[in-house]
Formats: sequence, C-alpha cells, structure tokens
Amino acid sequence: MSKKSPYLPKDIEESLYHEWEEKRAFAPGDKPGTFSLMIPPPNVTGTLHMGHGFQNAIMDCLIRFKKMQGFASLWQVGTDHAGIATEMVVERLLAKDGISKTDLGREKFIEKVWDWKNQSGNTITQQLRRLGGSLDWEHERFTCDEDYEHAVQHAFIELFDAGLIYQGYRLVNWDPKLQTSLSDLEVLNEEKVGKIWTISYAIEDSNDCLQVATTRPETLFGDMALAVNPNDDRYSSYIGQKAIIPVANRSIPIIADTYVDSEFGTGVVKITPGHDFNDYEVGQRHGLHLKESGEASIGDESKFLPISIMDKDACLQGEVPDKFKGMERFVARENLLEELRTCSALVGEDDHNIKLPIGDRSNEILEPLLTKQWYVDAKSLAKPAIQAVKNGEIKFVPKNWEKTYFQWMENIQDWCISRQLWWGHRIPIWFDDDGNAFAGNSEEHVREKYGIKGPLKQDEDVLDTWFSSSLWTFATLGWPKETDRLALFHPTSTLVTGFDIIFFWVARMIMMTMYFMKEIPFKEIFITGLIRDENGQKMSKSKGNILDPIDLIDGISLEELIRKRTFGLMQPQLEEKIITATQKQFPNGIDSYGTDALRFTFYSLAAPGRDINFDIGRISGFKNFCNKIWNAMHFIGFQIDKYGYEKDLAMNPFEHPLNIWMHEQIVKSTNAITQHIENYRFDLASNELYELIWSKYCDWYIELTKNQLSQANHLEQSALIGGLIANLEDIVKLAHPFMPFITEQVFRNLKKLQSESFPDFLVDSGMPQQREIAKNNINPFLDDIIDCIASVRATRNDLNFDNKITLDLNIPPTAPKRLFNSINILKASFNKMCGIADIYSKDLDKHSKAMNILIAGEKCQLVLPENFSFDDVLSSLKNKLEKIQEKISSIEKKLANEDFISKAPKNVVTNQQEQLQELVQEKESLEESIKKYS
RNA sequence: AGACCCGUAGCUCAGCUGGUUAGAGCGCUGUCUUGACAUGGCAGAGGUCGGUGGUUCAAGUCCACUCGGGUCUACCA
Repeated sequence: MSKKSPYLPKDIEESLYHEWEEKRAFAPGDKPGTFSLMIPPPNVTGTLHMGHGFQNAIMDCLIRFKKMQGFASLWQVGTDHAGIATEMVVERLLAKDGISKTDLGREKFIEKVWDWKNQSGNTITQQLRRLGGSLDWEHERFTCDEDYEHAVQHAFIELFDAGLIYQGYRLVNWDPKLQTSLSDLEVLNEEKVGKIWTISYAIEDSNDCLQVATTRPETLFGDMALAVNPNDDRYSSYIGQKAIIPVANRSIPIIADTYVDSEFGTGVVKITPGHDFNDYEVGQRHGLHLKESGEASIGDESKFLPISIMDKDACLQGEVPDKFKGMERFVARENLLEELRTCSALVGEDDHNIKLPIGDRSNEILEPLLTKQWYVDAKSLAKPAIQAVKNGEIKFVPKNWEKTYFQWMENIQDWCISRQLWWGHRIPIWFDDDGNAFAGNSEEHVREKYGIKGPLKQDEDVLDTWFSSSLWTFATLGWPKETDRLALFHPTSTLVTGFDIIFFWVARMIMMTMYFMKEIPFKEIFITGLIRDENGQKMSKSKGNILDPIDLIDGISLEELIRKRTFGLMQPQLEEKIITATQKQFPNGIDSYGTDALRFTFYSLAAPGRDINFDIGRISGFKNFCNKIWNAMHFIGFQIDKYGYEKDLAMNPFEHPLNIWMHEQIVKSTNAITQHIENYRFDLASNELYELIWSKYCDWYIELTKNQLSQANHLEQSALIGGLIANLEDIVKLAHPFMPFITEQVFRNLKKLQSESFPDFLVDSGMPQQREIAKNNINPFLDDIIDCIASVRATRNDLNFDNKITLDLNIPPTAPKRLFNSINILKASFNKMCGIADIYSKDLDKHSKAMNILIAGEKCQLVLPENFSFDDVLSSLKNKLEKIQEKISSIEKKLANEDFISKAPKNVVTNQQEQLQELVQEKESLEESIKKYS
C-alpha cells in the first residue's frame, strides 16, 4: 500500500459508482426517520449542463448527509417526456430521410419517438451517474410510463369532473411554426426595433378622418371598432359614429373605453379582438360582433363574437379582400401598406421599439389566435397554494423568492394545457356527435361511466408537459395508488431548483399537490442561482461559452472543445469569434479535474441568492485539495512502514494530546458543517472542511506528529499512528457527502492498512461521533505551541533568515511553567518546525544580539548570530512599528470616548482594553529591539 | 411601470440579528527541494467596503437619496 500511487480520479470514480449502483447503495434503507428529495426531471432530450451539475451536487450532498445522520433517505430520479422538444428532435431526424410526421401518421410517429427514447433518451441519466449522485435508480420514473400516464389521466379526469378544467374558445399564443398553442410562460417578449404606422380611417357620412397608430397594420381586416378615451375632448364628438376601414371598406363603430391612453400615439386605437389580447377584452366589454350586413356593431357582452382573419399558418383568411386571402402575414403587411399608400390612407411611418412575442422553443414570432383549448382554472387552485407559503408550511430559501411567487400567484391566469402535438399524454376526453365532452380513462370507460351508445371521438390534443410534471412529487411515488413509498416519503423534505422554473413547475406542483394530496409537496424550496461563465455571461450555444461538466471531469482537448462549441450553430457567422475566444481561454484545452473537485467547486461557490460566475481557476485549486487528502493517506502508510503499527498493542490513541486536539477540531467542524447544511450554506460548509483538512489536519496535526514520531517509543508511535488513522477516517466521513469518491477510496485504503474489514459504503458509516477522551486542558496547551511556532516563524522571516539557519530561543525564567512544559512535551516538533537549535532559560539580556519576541504574551528572545546585521531589516521593522502605532491610536481614541465606555456592552469595552494592552506590549517589545540596534 | 438582486483586495467571492486589527481561494512577491504532497512548505504585500447624507457610543452591516451592472413580471395600439 505504501507504494506511491498518484491521485487519479479516473481510476476510482467510475468503478466506485458501478459498485454503489450494483450493490444498491442508493436504496433509501429502512430507518425510523425519513428524508426525501425529488429530482427536477430533466428532459429526455437533454444533455447535462452546469446547472444540472450544480443542483445535483447540492441534492447529493443533502441526501448523503441525511443518510449518514441516520435517516431513510430517498432521492427520486426520473425524466420528463418534453413534448415539444422531443417531437422536434424526432421530426428533424425523420426529415433527414425526407419523411414528415404526417406521412407516418400518429401511431407510427409515436412508435418512432419511443424508438428514439429507448436509444438516446438515457444520455442525461448516464451523465447524472458521473456526478456521483445517490439516485434511487431502481425506482426511476418517466412521465410517459404506463403508471405515470394513468396518474396524469386520473388527475385530468378528477379536475374535469370538479369543473376545474374546461374548454374555451378564445385567444391563445399560437406558434405557427410548431402548429400548437403555448402557455403564457412559454412566450418570451423580445424587444426589437420596429415601425409604427399611422393610418387614416374615414368617418362615415362625414369628411372627417381619424388617424390610428398601429404596429400591425395587417390586422386591420379584423378591426371591429375604433376606440378613444371617454375623457378625451378631441374625440368625444365622434363617439357613437362609424368609421370605414380603408381597403376593406367595412364599417365599424367608434367606441369609448378607458383602456385607451390619450397620451400615446394619436389617442385613437383600432380594436381587433381576434388578434390582440387587450383588444379582446375591449371587444368583450362592448359586445362587438358582425351584423349580417357585415357591419361591426356594439351589443351586450353575450353578443361578443370576434372575427379571425388568420389561419393556423398565420396566413390571411376570412373577412379579407380576395387578393389577400392565403397571403402570409408579413407579405400581407407589405402589400397592404402599398395599397394604403396608393389610396393615401397611410399618413405616417416611424421607428418604434416593439416587444415581439417569441416562442421559447421555435424562436418564431407568435400569433394571438382564436382557438378552442383546454384550460385549468388556476385561480381556484392557487388559493390554498398561496396560503401554504403565507402560513409558513412551505418555505422558500432564500426567503425573498416568496415575493416573486406571490406576485405571480395573485395575478394568475387560467392555464392553457392543450397542445396540438402527438407526443405526450393524449387528453382523456371523448366527444359525442353533439360535441359534448366526457372524461374517462378510455372509450370503454367513458361509455360505461356515462352509458353512451353512439359514436365517440377522442380529443386529438395532448397535455402540456408541465401538467404531468406538476404531479411529480406524488405520481412518482405511486399515486393514485396508496403505496408505502407515498406514505413514507410524501410530503418530500426539500426541493432544490432554479428560479427560472418557479412558475413553470414549483407553483404548479404546489397547486396540484394541495388539490390531490391535501398536503404540501415539500417543506422547503432551495432556490439556486444560475451558473454563468467567468464574465457573468449566461452560458449559451450561440455565445459559444458553454462548459460541459463532463469535460471538466474528464478533460478535453482544445480541438475537441472547439468542435463541440461550434457544432450545429444556428448562426454560423459566430463561429470565428467562438473559436478565437475558446483558444484564448483554453489554449491547452481543459484538464481533467475529476468529479470530486468539480463538486467541491460548486459547493464553494454556492452562496445563497446570487448567480454563480464559474471560474475555472477555482476548480484546479480543489483538485489540489483532493490531492492533498490523497497524500495525507499516503503519509500514514509511510509511517506504518517506517515504525510499524500494531493496533492491539497501542495505547488508546485518544490519550495522546495531539490526537485529542485533532479530534476536538473535527468535532467542532462537524457541528459547524451540520449547521451550515441545515441552512443550505454549502459555501460555508465547504470552507470549514477545507480549513479542517488542509490547515488543521495537514499543516498542523501531521507536521506536529511527524517529528514527534521519530522521538517516541514504540507504544507512543502506535498511539500516534492510530490517531492519524482514526482522525482521517472521521474526516473522510465528514467530507463524504461533498466528495463521495475520494473519501470512499481513502476510507477503504485506511481500513486495509489496518487489515480491518469495512462497511460496504461510507454512506452507511454514520457521521463522526464525539469520542471518550481523557480529561485534560489540552486545548490551551496546543494553542500555545501553535502560537509559539507562528511567532518564531514570523520573526525569523522579518529578519530574513532562511530555514537552514537554526537559532537559539531564550524563554526567561519569569515565563509561566505551562509554557515550558508545553514546549518540552513537543520539543522535537517544535524545534524542527520553526528552526530552533536550542531552547534555554536566562534573564533577558539587554545587550547581546537578540530580537525580542512575544510568545503567548510572554516576552522572549530569539538569539541572533554574532555577525548578524540589522541594517537590512531595520526599515521594515520600523514600518511594522508604525502600523502597530496606528492601531493603538485608533483604539485609544475609542476608549477615550465616554459615551463608548458608558453605552457599549461591557464585553466590547473589555475586549478593546485587552487588545490595547496586547498591542502596547507588542509595540514596546519591538521598540526595544529597534532601539538596541539603531 | 412594478418587483428583486448585485457593486468588499488584481480576479471569483464570504462577512449571520451593527461591536475584535474587514476574511478565503486564485493570482502576485520573497524564500525553501533526501522522502505525504512543488498538485507542495513557510512568510508577506494588496481593499476603508460604488457615491452622498443620516441614525448610533459604534456602520461594509440599518435608513434615505444617488450612480453603475443584472434579472423577472406587466405593458401603449
């Protein structure tokens, strides 16, 4: 074992993961308490990105930690079927062979999708394994699995029967490219420089005109009124009159509505209820409809019947002049503008910033279109969901996200859940010949339930993927069956996710779960920031700044990285720029850092409530950290080789002051880390761990032990080695949730060193426990030594002594006995660690060459060689003195303030006084040395 | 228009309910290679905390205003 093997993450990570999975290390286990997490289901079409890496690192840390604390811990895994995305992927594949989905027909197409899913749909789950996640693979779920499908149907039917799902004919965001409706959330509003045109509408039976500003002239054929503000004096006389739509020559009423802002544009608005969401509401209020004569007219609300002048391809249809029929919307716009010019109805054209609704998947400009869709009555469902957060049953971390949640929930709109796709959960509705809708699991079920004999036809549409995801916390556990898993693990403990899907997923899950389960889906929601690149830019394909977590784990050559970043670019003109930037940032490609280093980087950056700029520099530092742990393990092996280690002979290691000291550090850190994890402060937790391992264990504990070993008798040697082992075992336990691979391997190797058997998995070993130790005052004792070594080292450096020159140290007889004793016990280590040749005890000598040095508050002397010249260091010492003086002055000023003395708490005042005393002592000691030589 | 977040060392970030001499990692400077680790050791230099004003014995930390960067929601045709 003591043969030196370098730390190579590749050698340990994949094989350990296979072993974990094979031997069912990720099963929740049978324990009294439970802890559960639901993975936010990634798309089957997806590949791993940094956000996944980050969130999954956090979830795995939580799960492993809870497991080690003794909870039955479930991390539910699964993927969602991603309706639109998957359909696009498969359509694109088919297109390569010149096949369209309509060529195939619904059934065949869906078969193709399943083929694709079975072949390529597990890319992301394979990648998740590389991150070391303790996901319960035995119960992996997919939103289109039979059981899940059944849950979705069940939910739909129950909501339908309760009147919370209804069909409505109204405006919807229509994607002409994908030929489907979208929910509000799938619409991106992008600001673009566009134009605004002013069009003149003639007033019927008059020579007057009204000028109307519009950004979408082609919708003019669908106009059903002109509207002005009722308080706008300029236009009040026109209210009730009629206007003529130019080119179309159709008559429309002029109405008054406070919706119109007199200040904007001309103060006159064309109302096109079939193609604009605001106009739709205005139209509804005024009951706009077409009379048989073709003239638009006002009525009561029940009369409202908007006209639609576009079809599903966004081509003009219906109430438009023949020459425009079938014309694509933007072509129609150009043609219409031309005609308006010809008839002098176009009176203005200006630049104008407009917001365009863009489909988040297709990138196409969406069209508000009148269609029949299914809606969820979100307002009703939202009430208990709002309440659950208001009354603290569900907590957001950080808390300020609650505001975002409330803001959306309190203004929630009904949710359009039907999609004109094939891939997904087909809506479980059957229509009879009269168009009556019946909900059921199947045609047979519907017939039976409603006693229908006549023909039935199932709705063609499928449900929004998010509808099925909203059932995730309970449907994955077996609902609607009352399974053990459901009883055990629901409500889940925590949800870890990004703010970008609070509306899409989190809010909807809360609504659905509270409706169906009558309980909350999770108690806490930990909202993570976004992972951005090192400059704070969002990572995106088009920016070419994407980092793949797998590449950070395995490493990648520059050539390969460039290939990946430029492959399949939507805008090929960016290629050159991306190549240059990539070459500049990664001239040698990316090194292999391993999963543990990557994960630790995520933790260290996981400060709450902010996005993370991922700095590649951080990860290399943490690979070094892994290497440090690895070498600490080697060190122990070498000591065993050198001194032998007989565990049975050893005295209890925890009688030795060094081991006790280290153990107490570990206990302190365990408590701190536990606290940090409870607070989701993974950054603080990782910091604590880093400090414990690198500074406490390696820099102090190992170094102190190392030199002590050579002086010790065999019994003490075994005790020291026993302590090194036991303490490192505790440390890797504590670190396991953060760095599962290296810790598992180190633990095994340590057990082998002792020829001991070990539990199959570290995750089952529990957290480090407080050990029984001999009563003593060991802490001040070691703190003295550490303080002492640090002082000597610093002074030596001030005087420019290199390590080879050893000096004598004089600790005067007036110093407390404790100091002598402490140093004596660890004299071998002490002398070695700060370059001391001999320690003696005489009265301080005012004349001989010596430098004053404060050790544990005691003035001592570092004895200097006869030929030592102070000239070289005098100025820097004087500098130091000045700085001390500044600090003294500032404290003195504070203490001179009577208000401070009387109003500040006592401990703050005493603290300042003590500090002043220390500083003054330091100053005097230094002054004395300087005076001696200047 | 409303809401939210950020602005602390060259870089990436901590700094909890106001109270020790404002911290870490990386980078930088000096120095050290016969053994755990140069993927290392030791020591050190760098910030007055975007700006202004206020509250307070005391402010990076609270309040107001302001400048700069970012995000979300709703939008005026």
